[in-house]
Amino acid sequence: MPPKKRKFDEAGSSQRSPRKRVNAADSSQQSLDSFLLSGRSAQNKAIVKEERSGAPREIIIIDDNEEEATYSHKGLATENVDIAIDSTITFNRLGSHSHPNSPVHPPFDGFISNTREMSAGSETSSVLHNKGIPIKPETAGKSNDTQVFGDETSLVDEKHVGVTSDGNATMPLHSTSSHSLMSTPIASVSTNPVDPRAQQTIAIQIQIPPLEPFPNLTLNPFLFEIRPRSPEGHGTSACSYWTRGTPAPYSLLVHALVSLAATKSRIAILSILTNLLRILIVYDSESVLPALYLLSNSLGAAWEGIELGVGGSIISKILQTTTSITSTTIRNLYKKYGDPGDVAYYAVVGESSGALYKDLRKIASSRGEKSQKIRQAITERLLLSAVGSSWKSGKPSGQDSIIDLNPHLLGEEARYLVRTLIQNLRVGAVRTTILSALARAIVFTTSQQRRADPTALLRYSILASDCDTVRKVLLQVRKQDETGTSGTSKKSKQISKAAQTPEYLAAQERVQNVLKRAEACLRKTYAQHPRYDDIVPVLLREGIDGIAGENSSVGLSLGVPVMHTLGSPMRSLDDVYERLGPNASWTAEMKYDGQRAQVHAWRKNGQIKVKIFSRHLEDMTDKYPDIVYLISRRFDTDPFLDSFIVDSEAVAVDRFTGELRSFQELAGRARRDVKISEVKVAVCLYLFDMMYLNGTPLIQKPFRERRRLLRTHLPPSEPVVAGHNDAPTSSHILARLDHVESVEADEGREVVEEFWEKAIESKCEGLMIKLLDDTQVTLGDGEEDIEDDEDLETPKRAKKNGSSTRRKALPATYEPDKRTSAWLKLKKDYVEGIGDSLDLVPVGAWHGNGRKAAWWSPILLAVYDPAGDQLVALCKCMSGFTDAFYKELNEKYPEGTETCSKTSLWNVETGGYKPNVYFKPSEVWEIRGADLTISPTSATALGMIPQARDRGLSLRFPRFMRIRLDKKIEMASTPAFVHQLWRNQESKGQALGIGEDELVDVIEEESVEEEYESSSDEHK
DNA sequence: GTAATCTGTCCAC
DNA sequence: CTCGGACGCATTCGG
DNA sequence: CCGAATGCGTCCGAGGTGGACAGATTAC
Repeated sequence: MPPKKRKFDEAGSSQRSPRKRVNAADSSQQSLDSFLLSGRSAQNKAIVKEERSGAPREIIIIDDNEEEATYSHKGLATENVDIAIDSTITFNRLGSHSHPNSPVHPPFDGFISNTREMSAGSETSSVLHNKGIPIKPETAGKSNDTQVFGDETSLVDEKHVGVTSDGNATMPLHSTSSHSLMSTPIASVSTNPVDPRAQQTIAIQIQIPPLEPFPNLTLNPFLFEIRPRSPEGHGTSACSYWTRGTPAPYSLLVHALVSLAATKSRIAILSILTNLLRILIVYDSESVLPALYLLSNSLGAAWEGIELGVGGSIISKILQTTTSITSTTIRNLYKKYGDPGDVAYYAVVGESSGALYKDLRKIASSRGEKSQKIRQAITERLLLSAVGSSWKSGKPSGQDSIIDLNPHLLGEEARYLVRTLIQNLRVGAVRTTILSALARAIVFTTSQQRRADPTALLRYSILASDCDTVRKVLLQVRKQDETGTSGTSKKSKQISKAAQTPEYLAAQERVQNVLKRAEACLRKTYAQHPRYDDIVPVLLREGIDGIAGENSSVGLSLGVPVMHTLGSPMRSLDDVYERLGPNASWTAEMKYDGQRAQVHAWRKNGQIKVKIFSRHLEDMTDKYPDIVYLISRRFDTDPFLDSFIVDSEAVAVDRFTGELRSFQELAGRARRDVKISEVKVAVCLYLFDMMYLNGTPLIQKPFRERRRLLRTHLPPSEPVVAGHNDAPTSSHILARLDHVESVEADEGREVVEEFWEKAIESKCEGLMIKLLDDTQVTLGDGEEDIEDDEDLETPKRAKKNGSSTRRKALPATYEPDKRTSAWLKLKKDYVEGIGDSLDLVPVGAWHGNGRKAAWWSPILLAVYDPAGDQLVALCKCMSGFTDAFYKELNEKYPEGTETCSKTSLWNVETGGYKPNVYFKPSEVWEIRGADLTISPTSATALGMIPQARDRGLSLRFPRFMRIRLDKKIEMASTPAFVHQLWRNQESKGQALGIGEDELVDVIEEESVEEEYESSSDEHK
């Protein structure tokens, strides 16, 4: 082939490297990567060492056909070198990265790429091949682009000829220590001897840091570079295990999860997620949504009711059938690690996360007969692929796996697949963190777009100049960290101080401001419309700006539940007064013990639609046909009522007297496909807030206004009575609508105190205290609400110190998903010093899970029954123990000693509890709980409950308070005592509810049924 | 084959 | 629902 | 004066109580 313009000998004769093309993106000041070029002949031997700032990351080698060959690497300088087309390229050095779990040292961490016209089997490829550079077998067959033998799994540009790690290939090139790379030739290129013009050889020496097989996601996002996709779809690599144009591999996600699990730092976690999402946004935006779901332990919005139906038990079964592992081994592993995912930590897989997501949805959608078998089959297949088919034969290697296994993630895919299946990823990131990361990722990527298009004016965008300023300092800091002799905090402080130029500080503040505002904006949006499916497309299309404006398509909407406002717990009424100050106007509402119900109702095409959502945003509409009926009846009465969203508590009430009933009774209601005629437990819906009315969102309005609208538009209903049941002669209540009972702070403290007493004496949990108007609170509190509609130009308030008692604005708006001081909850079980504290004896325990894997948790607790002189188990307890206490327990009750036995050696009746180990009863603990419950498990007070002789009593929300050193086990609480407490509890609250005389007459059965059907048909 | 019971999962607090 | 732990930030304390 | 200590808010994940439901299994 005739040489073209750029010839090798030009390069060779030149003292310096031949012509170079500087990458256009090369403008920022980066670390001074250097590389060396040297020729072998006398002339050309001169090593050309070049140091340039802002070096891009690849060397482009131009061959005689003027095709480009690229050596690409992180932190590598770019240079163009003319070489002959069939030059022999020899690699002299291997990367040395090794994953702690990998037996394989990735042999080479860069790659020589060749030209567009190169195809499999071409000369160069064979030359390289002959040199023993590993080639993945599937590549040649599968590759249908110009890639010669680029690693199938590499995410490099198609043009690149990948020479990446492959654990199974024999490498002729040995791995060397990675840290003295400066003068180690990485490759030498010898020209075709046939071509007289190319009788020279060059050696290319490049300084490279060890390359990770996956990108280091922990990097500060400002230093984590993702180059945008070029117009033709070419781009640069994000990780070496991802073929361009294919969906993001599951292994990338797993890599992120592994990175997450390796740290506890919130900052690092946020960075990892941010960088992962940035990669996906740029390279495979379709994977963003599945990734978000996979990261958040869910497959869809809560109210869509997508359930996997796969739990630890099925996993365990599959692990047994799929592997040669025995059930005892599994049990032991589980005992040891306390995590089913860790149990599955044996093998390796790579699979597209998008594909995985689809399989999971498939599992979730399987219903009916044998569905468990189907679920099991799919799960098994997934796990098998996550494990490699060779697993069965005992080989941990994934060599013959149907799926490309990733040697760097040995076992991790299986681990996280299992954790995904049981929906407990436990990597230190759930919803809020993911949202923050998503917001940041969007900002970073849209900023990139902005760079490309300076005319675009985006509010949620980082200025390119600010970005550069920040990055520059970060690089400086990093460099000093690397070169620094001591890694003390002192040093880093000095560095940061040195970096604190006014320009930097200003840029940093602007940047942080944008990020914080973007986070706040997304979180706010999500709180009002918690559905990734709706949010993500907008974000990808328009960035944060797309969800910021008033006209955003993802705001408060009928049919999509709003996240709830949360209340801060208070320990006493005094605390409440102290917190809110003397001047604030607030109301105290009765906190009923029922189930939160967010009701959406609206007219549509002449029909009335009603949706009821639970606290966790599950769709509970089917559970409350009576409420649905009640609501639609309200629409009939009020023709001007068009739509609303209200917040309320559904409480079980006596169907005849209207008295409040226990939570346990409410829980006894049927849940699925409930017919209105079959409702057994009557409910009253206690309304307390209104977020939306007749097309207008109200959440920005103060509570006083919202409450007024609620009261005027949804007055308490007359009790609805249905006569179509098997009711006796008189009518009985079916459902009722009311407002929560409340008093105002204005009425004076005495009234409030009295109300509080009433709450204590009732079946209610306590009080909710809510601000009525926007106000100010005096508190030395640094919190700063970042409003998304804050003016962009407005810089953040300068830091002020001094006045520790600063006044903080406290809005009385409805703040979804926020725990503010605007809502305070005062729970009686915490305030009361009385009764519900029990003295119990620890008599057994289970092996803890997760972070408590090394400890006993939970602990089985018992009462002392003097009648039979034995201990009777009451409940388990896991709350209230400190880590130190767990450690003490380990010492006090070591397994297999005379204080802790696998079999029951002592006189203990455990009822339905089957602890892993039994403790020798020897101490008394004070345990607190909220209520006593009738229990199918506990044997305490068995036979003493009139309505359920076969049941015992147990404790709701048990928590450990302290050890009672002063008590012997015979002095522990007795079954009789527990029984008495229960009776006291049951007799409470007889006065609340409505009286018999308030009952109204019967409604025709037909009309009830009919209206119910019509109103609920559409939302199944 | 139907009914009763068991088991696992999910959901409420 | 419960709780404690861990982190990160801001402020105060103490040598 | 600067580093250490302390306080506070936030986030996370350990796991408690009971009950319904659906499918699988067993009893008759």
